[in-house]
Amino acid sequence: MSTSKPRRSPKPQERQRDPERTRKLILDAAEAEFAAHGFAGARTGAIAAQAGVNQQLIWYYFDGKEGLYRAIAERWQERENDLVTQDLPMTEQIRRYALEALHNPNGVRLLAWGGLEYDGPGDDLDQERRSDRLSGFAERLRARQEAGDLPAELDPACLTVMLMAAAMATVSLPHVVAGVCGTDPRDPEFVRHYADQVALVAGLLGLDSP
Amino acid sequence: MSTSKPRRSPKPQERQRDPERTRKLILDAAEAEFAAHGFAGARTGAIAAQAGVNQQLIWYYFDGKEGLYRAIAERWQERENDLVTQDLPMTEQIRRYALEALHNPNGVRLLAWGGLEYDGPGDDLDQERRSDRLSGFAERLRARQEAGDLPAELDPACLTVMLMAAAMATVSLPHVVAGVCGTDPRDPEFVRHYADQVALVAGLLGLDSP
DNA sequence: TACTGTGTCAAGTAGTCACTTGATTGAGGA
DNA sequence: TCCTCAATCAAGTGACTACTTGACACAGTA
Repeated sequence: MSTSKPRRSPKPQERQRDPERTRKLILDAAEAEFAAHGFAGARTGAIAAQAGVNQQLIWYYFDGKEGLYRAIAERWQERENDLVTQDLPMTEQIRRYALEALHNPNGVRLLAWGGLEYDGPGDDLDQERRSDRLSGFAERLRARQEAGDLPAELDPACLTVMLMAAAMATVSLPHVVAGVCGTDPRDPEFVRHYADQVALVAGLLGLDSP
Repeated sequence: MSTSKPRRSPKPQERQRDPERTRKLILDAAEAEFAAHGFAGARTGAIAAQAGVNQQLIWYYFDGKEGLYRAIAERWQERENDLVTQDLPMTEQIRRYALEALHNPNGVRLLAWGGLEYDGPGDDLDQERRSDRLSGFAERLRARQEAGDLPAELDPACLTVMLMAAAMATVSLPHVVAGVCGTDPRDPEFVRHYADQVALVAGLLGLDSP
């Protein structure tokens, strides 16, 4: 017989083993998939295929779809954190937030999906941390208000929410942008224009005085 | 024989036939389901159960899940239309928009889902009609701008988008609202407060001069 | 009374999903 | 050289999904 030696078939698959690399491949693919379709719409098969790894590794490393979602939420948190805590003029901070549509659209979309999938307090894993970060912004608004730079009737917390929602609009309401502005909401030139406009509005409200 | 009359077994199922009523039952249930979970997350089984009718009727009346989605999108259009075309002061119009979070949260959520599920022009069935309606708002802004009531550097179309995004925030970013404002984003009292604040901001920008 | 078409239903069907099982590979230590 | 264990894979599995099939009930009409 020609099969004298069992000849452990040299199966060409199975990449060079590297847990860190594999984790990162999965995380990157998951971020794109969840950002594109939300939690319910995302497919673990698509994530594995995009990452070029076996589906099972999603369970091995992240304990399933939900664990994976939590993991990318944490990763985005860190980035958002850097963004908001930088010591910049407030109008500049808001412009940067609007420009995330260019630099990190996945993160912005994740935040928007989170809003629609949100189901009462306790449902949002990172709500506490987010409130910490953004309350900082609201605090700065309040200080400016007491200094007389901002109208006294304004509620700093509400204004924070409004500015944030407005800054995200090129990502969260692209269909409206396309209809009203008549441009491709992902066009970098338009996004920069829009970011300028958001900063301008913030300035008009009194956020950029010395 | 005792069975002289075939006595057409009175199967207790099968409601009184009423196509109009059935259509409406399905539409109402579908609106709630799509608003709650988006298109991908909505389940036709859940819609049928909620409407108390057989799943098959969704195909009979609306030609499937997608046709049903189109049908409710049209229904919401009409309402949004009424809302924007009313001849009211612009700040009041914006307040009303923000108050839709109370009166028609499903419609607002549908709009938000539409943004995230949007995939380039041509994908949004109602984009044309929406742009017609909202461009009217932008036009009024432009007129006000030419009258000198609004800063010249502002782009009316962008401002329209910003105000709309801000007005929707209690529905589209409830997790952020909860974190920053520390309140239940669905609390009617808070929503009214928030609507006042959005109108106030619009006023500060110059939208409410005579 | 018989016929016809519309509205309704129960019971499929094929496909997809998240997740599981069990085996295989390689690296490092005994 | 053999053993162990972490990393990887292929091939399921049962649950669920949108959609289909085929039959039946009722109302109107002839």
